[in-house]
Amino acid sequence: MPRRKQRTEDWRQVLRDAGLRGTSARIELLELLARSPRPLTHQEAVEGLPQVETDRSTLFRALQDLTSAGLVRRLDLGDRVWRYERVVATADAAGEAVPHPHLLCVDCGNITCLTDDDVQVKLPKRLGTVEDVLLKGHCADCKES
Amino acid sequence: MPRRKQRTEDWRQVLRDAGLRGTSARIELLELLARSPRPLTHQEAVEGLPQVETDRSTLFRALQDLTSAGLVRRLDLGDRVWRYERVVATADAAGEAVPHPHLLCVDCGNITCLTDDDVQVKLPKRLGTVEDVLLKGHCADCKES
DNA sequence: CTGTAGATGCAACTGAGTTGCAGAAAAATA
DNA sequence: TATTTTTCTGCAACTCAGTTGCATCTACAG
Repeated sequence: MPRRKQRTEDWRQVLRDAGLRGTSARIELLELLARSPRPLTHQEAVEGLPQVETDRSTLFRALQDLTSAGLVRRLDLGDRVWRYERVVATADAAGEAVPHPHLLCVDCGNITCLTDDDVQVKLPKRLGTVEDVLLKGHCADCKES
Repeated sequence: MPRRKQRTEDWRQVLRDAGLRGTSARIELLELLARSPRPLTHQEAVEGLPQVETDRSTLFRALQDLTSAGLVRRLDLGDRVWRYERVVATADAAGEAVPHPHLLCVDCGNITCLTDDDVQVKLPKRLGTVEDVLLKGHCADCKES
């Protein structure tokens, strides 16, 4: 575990590599998201960053910026609140984290990330083409109950 | 096709059977939803009922009431707006008795109702079970452009 | 060290949806 | 039909997530 200062510099570099300036709001936010085991809402991010005094709109914009820079992913899980999760760099050659299907558990609210191998969706072309898949149901932990 | 007056009385009866009073706002709303080939938002319902002068909140409440009475189904299609579609009691040919997959067009925002025959979703049981399917993509009208 | 593109704070705004309350209108009843 | 009871509606004010315009500030390239 690197020293605090060092971590900060690491995140700053991540931001800079993504073409964004390394401001404290973004650094703290990015670290919070990377630390979190689940996607966070804007509100949760505010609460998770008591040490950072930023305006609401700044944090909204930071989340937008991180999203369009590809550092985090924005999820709409059907409860009318955006959630953001750190995009974990995959072993993908291009280094791009590709969108994948999600399963939203209607019991516990957890999200299960799925692969295209897990879910096979077929839609006749005449009806349209599919970009993203959201399943609602019972996750592995809840399905037996 | 029954006369206008007759239709109104039919809908009034449907409402009464569901334990709701047959007010003009609800009758017109229910008929609009029954006529619509796709789920409607509150806003779309307002626009679809220019002849009905109701307060916004009344229509919101009417949609709530119809939903809790089981006459319509409320859908969250992930674009932060509730949509409502008529629930037909009998599994009629044209009716939409059971929940079914929907395709949300990311271009035009339109909703396409799908059947279980249109969409085949397979998810390994170890990952969970599926209750509802929401696809995001390009609808038939938008996909070529 | 400086100029500037980009980031921030502030305040005002949007848009969906909710709520409290008084008055109005269905339905029930007499 | 008239009266009472119950439910619904209109209004206005509110919440909550998110956005926007603009003046100011700052990270960082040169």
